[in-house]
Order: sequence, then C-alpha cells, then structure tokens
Amino acid sequence: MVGKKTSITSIAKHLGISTTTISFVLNGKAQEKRISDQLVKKVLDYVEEIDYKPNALARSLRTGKSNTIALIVEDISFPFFSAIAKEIEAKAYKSGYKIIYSSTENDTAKTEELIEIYQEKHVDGYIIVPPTGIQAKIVELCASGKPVVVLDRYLEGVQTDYVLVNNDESVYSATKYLIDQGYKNIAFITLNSLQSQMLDRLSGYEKAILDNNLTPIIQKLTPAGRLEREKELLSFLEKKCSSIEAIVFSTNYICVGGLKAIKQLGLRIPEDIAVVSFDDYELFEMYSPAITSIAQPIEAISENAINLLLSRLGKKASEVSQNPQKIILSTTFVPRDSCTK
Amino acid sequence: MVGKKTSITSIAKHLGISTTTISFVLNGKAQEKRISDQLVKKVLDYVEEIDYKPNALARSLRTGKSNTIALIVEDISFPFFSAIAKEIEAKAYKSGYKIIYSSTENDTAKTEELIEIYQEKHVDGYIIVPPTGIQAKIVELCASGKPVVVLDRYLEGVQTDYVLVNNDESVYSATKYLIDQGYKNIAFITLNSLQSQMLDRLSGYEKAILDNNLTPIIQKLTPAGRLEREKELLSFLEKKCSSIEAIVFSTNYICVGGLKAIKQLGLRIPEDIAVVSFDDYELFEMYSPAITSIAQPIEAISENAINLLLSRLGKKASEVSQNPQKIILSTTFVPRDSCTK
DNA sequence: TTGAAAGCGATACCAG
DNA sequence: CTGGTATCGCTTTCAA
Repeated sequence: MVGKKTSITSIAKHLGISTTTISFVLNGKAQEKRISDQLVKKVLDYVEEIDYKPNALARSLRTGKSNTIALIVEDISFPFFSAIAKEIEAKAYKSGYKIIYSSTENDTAKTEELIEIYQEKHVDGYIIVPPTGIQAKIVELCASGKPVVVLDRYLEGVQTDYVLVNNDESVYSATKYLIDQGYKNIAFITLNSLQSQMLDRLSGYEKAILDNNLTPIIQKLTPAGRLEREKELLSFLEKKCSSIEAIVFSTNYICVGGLKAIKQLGLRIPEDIAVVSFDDYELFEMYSPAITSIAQPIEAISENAINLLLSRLGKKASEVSQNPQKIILSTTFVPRDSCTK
Repeated sequence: MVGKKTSITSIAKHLGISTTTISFVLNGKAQEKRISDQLVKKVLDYVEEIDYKPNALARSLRTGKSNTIALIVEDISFPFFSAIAKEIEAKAYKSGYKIIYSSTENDTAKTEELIEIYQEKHVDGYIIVPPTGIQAKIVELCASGKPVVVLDRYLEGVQTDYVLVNNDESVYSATKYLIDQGYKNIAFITLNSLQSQMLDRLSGYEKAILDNNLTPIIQKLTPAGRLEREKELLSFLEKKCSSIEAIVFSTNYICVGGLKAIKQLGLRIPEDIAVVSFDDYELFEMYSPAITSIAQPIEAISENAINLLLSRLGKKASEVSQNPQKIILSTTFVPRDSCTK
C-alpha cells in the first residue's frame, strides 16, 4: 500500500519478471502467448493480493480506445431522455462500454463545448440528440472517424446514422383520430423551434387538417422557461377556448402546462376541450381523465441506437461512415378518455 | 489533417520550437514564464488553424487529475435523481469538472464494479447514493484519498461527507398532521429494505403513532419489479381498506402504485382514504385530488453535495478525510387535497 | 525567454 | 515462452 505505488512496473520489479508478461496475463493473452501456468498464477495471486488496478488512462493513451461512449441529450431530467439513458447504459455496459452523458439544454454553444471535451477525452463513439445549429460541428465530428448516432432529430446535410420516429405520420393519424371523433376546431400547440421533430409533428397536423378541409389553428410558444410558457399557454387558451374543441400538444411537458391552464380556466376534458399529447408520460395515464397520447418506443430507440453504434465501433475509421443508416421507428397511439366524444 | 497527427510534438516540429513553450502557452502560463508575445501569437494562431485539441488522457496521466467527478445514483430515470444529476452537472461544469454518472439499481455487485471502473479511470471525486452492503467498498474508496460524498442514505461506520434529509422528523410531522386532522387508522407502506432513509422514515412514522397511542399498521413490499409491487399493493389494500383511514407512502413511486390500486378498488381520496407521500412529484400536484407530499430540497441537496466535494478537491489526500461533514437538510411539507377531512 | 529530457503507466513490437 | 524498449501525448523540473 505504501512505498512504491502500484503500477505494472512495480509489480514487475517485485516479482522479478517483465512488464510484458504481466500485461499479457492481465489481458487474457496468457494462453495465446503460452505463458507458463505457474507464472500466470504467480502474477494473478500477487495482483489479487495488492488489489492492483491497471490505470485506464495509460491504457487508453496507448491503445487509443477508452471504452467510453458519450451520450448527449437535451435534458437528462426529462423522463423520455432519462429512460433512454438508462436503457442505453445497461446495454452498453454488457458490451464493456461505459456511458458518459450530459444535457445540452438545446444550447448550441454548450453542446459544441461538450463535444470538444469528449474529443479531448477520446471517447470511442457518440450518441447525440442535437440542438439546432450544430450541423457543422457534427459533420466535423463525423469526419474525425468516430462513429456518431443521431437521435430524435434529423439534421439536414449530415451524413450519419439516425434513429428517429415517424413524427409526421404519428401526428397525422392522431389528428385524424380526433377528426373522426367529430372534432372540427382542432388546435396544435408547439414550441417555436426549428428542431426537425417539432417541425415534422407540426406538418403531420397540418396535413391532416388540410386533407379534411378544416382550418389549422397553430400556436407556437417561446421555448424559454417553464413559467413563461405556462403563462403564454394560459393567455392563449383564455382567448381561444370558446372556439377550440380539441388540442394536440407537440410534446408532453407542453401538455402538462396546458392541463394546468385548462384546469385553471375551469374547462372540462373532454366535454369542453379534448386533448392529445405527443410523447407518453406516467402522469397522462393517471390524470383524470386519462390523457390520450402518442407513445414513443423508448426501448426500441435505445436498442437501435446502441446496436448501431456498437456495430460501428469494431470497424476502422475509414469504414465507419459507410452506408449510414436511417432507422425510423413507429410510435404507438394510446387512446384514453381525454378525447372521446 | 493528414500526415502527422496533431500532437504537441508535431506542432513543435512544425513551428520549430519546443513542446515546453507550447505547453506553457496552452496552459495560460505564458505571462508567468514570460514567453514573448509574438511566440504566443504564433502558437495560438497555428493551434487555431489546425483546430488542435490536447489529449486529455495524456494530460491526466501526467498530472494525475482527470477533472471528472463520478455521480453514482440508484436510478437515473427516477425524477428525484435525474433532477439532482442535472443540478450537480451544471454546478460542476462551472468549476471545470465533468460529471460522469451511472445507476446502481441498488445492486451492490454492480456498484462495486462501477467504483472500480472509476478508480481505474482516476476520477477526482465521488458522489454516491449507496446500495446496502457497500460499506466496505466505500471505506476502501475513502482510504484511497479521493473525496467521497454520500447522498440520500447514511452508512453506519463510514466516515465521510454526507448530505441527507431529516427523514425521521419529516415523516413524524406528516403523520402527526394526519393525526391532527382526526385520522386514527393510519398505515405506512414502504419497501422491505434496509436502506437507512427508508428505515428512518418508518421510524418517524412509528414514533408519531406511538406518541399518540395509536396502532401502527406497517406494510413492507418486496423491492422487486414494479408490476409485482403493484399487485402486492392491490391485495394489501383490498384486504385492509375498510379498516384504514389514511396511508403514508415512504416514497413517490410506491405512492403512484397505491393511487392505481385505490382507483381500481373504487375508493375515493380523501373521503374513503387519505394519502400522503414522501418525495414530491409533478404527478402529485396534477392528480385529482392533488396529493399531499413531503418535498425534498433538490437544489440544496445538489448544491451542498457538489460544494462539499469541490472544497475537498483542492486539498491533498491526507487532508481530504479531515472533519467529515454531515449535512442534514429539511424537507418541505406540501399540504394538498388528499388528506383534508 | 526558451529548450532538453525525464516520466506518468500501460501496450506492442522485435528479439532471443 | 519471456524480456527489453520504444511509444502514446503531455507536463514539469532543470539548464542554458
């Protein structure tokens, strides 16, 4: 414990053998290199005895592999992302990879910095939920030869692996569902954001409305803080609630704000106003009435993302960017009581 | 881009100066070492031009510092932990530290492995929400000289920094609140777990009940999976609901299961049964009726934990374990409609 | 003001 | 079968 700190060299000195031999033993190459059983035992016993742990930094420096994957999401405290993080972590772990994650909060500059830090740390691959405006950096990152899987959002002009859901169609059919129930004045509430998934959801809504000769009612909230958003929501609903029969929310936390506003205005769901939200949430199942939603396939998203990445990790840099995949998964429509006429 | 890969040596060669000078410039020691302005500029310009990023692995290997803190929680997909993770990450980031986190799922073996991996990676400090049975490992970890802050739970016999809440008192006064409202048959539903925070919450309940000459009704669920837990909850309530007037849940996800069971049994809250839960949750605020809860001070917990750790990080190993702190924070009782008689 | 060289702790090539 | 040694990329005395 004291004296010479434990390193492969100190062990070599102590046992009177070379570092090479120890390295082979510790990396399971004893068979392959035909190290004698007794030497192997001697090494393993001593390593056990002093509880030696190889220095992963030194190893990574030498091998160029860190066995670490960076997972960059919008906000780790959103249930959607933390659920994905958990799944991906578990799966990566089984393949010997550690996940190291961070939240971008949709801040492009912060994200660029994060990517740079990870590059400096030489992580082996990236799974990224990109904020807008990050295209150039991602292109650069891909060019570095490390595999990159983009999640949740599509980036125009970035050739890499994607795992997405069919936002457009999902919202189209959810809106169609409302129309089929007999609703006519259907609003869509979203963020004023250029993120592809938001735009696709909006476009799904618009198509459904136009295909059925109805009039779109679209409200785009400032992405800002929660309180501000809720104020905006309240004043929008206050003005419009008499003319709106149903609302489609583009994501779950906006819907939660909407539910608060609806309650505050004393409106009943679904009698006064019907509600559907993108991205299911435990709260929706428990709410009275239960809120109809479009559930994303969290497990499939995670699984596809990590499998895609792992499959690239074996390859050499030149092959990494071959045949980029674009995996588009289907959501599940979960009809509940918030929109039954 | 091609040819010699970017390293401090290749830059040195290209510019015809020494690596030392470059290192000084890059680490802001140019003033101190009185490097000439023109040389500084030359270096910075070239570094900018080729977009050079120092290899953090090599740097850490040399300096023994990784500027990384390990955050080990029970489950990153629990709102409580992901909220803490987010706060801690933000604060660490401002001090130049990266957070790297994992979930233990209360699995002791997995946690030991995690700690070992982090030791190999030479992280600078640890913030840990410990599973039971991890004492020895934590003691060993502390002995390694790296600062360790334990969160949420107390470990008997482990001398280190703690950030906890007053579980005992919080539940005592919540139970007392129910008693003061006139409830007599008050049950406590918890996990069958030896985690200190769970035991303390239980003991707070028991004290309040005994102090008021009532009879404790305690149900300990198997920690197993969610579905199984919900089944247990349902069958417990089915049997006991006629005799129970109020329930205190030891944590939010058990309460959610309880709410499902209560609804399924057609019981009304608070008329048939009153409800209080430890650990507030957005769902409780939105539920009908809104659920009374004991809110933990997430921001204060995070802030104290990271500040404590940062304050130790400056010190040398021998001083790290001096004067271990035990910070106990107060919760906030949030009375809502689920227990008004 | 700047540079040479040692060394952090592992791996991997080449010998023998 | 095992060992010597260069090397990964950087920091940091010590000298000049």
